[in-house]
Amino acid sequence: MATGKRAKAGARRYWLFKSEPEAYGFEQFRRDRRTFWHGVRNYEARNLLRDQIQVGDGVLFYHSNAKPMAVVGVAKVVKAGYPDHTAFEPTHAYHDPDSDPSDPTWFMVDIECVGPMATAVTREAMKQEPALADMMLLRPGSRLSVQPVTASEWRAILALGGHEESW
DNA sequence: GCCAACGTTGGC
DNA sequence: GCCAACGTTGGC
Repeated sequence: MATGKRAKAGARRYWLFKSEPEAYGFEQFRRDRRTFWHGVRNYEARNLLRDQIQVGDGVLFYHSNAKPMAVVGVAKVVKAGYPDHTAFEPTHAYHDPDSDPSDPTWFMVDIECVGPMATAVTREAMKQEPALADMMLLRPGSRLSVQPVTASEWRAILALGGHEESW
């Protein structure tokens, strides 16, 4: 990995994590307060989890395949990339026999719940917002389950959701 | 439920 | 190493 270092050390960055509410919804996350974001089995997302996402970064929690599809809450990264141990567990749904514990293929981060949006920011609302016109989430065919969000997109979504940044 | 987009797999 | 087949994602 030649490009593993983050561009600007120290600057807080922003991300969007997708989850299907039936698999793991924001309400469950609120109850858990903190979770390890395991089960990502895509190399591009893996690279972000392993190399880019740092403690203190902001995370938008997005419900995909949902009614409505929306950014429903905010989280923060509390532990940077480390091996996704669920890949090593033969009985686990996310088991990957090709991931070697001494040279793990898959990584995860820990996030902590900051709070829900006062109003969920629906995909429809995002599509109406000029500041989000270039957002990766809204691009056709975009499937990445962990994706970068720019600072201006972050601010626009928090404003739409009525969420005061508080940490 | 459909299907386009995309990533992965495997035969050659 | 190409590329067709296949499986998955996820919006519509």
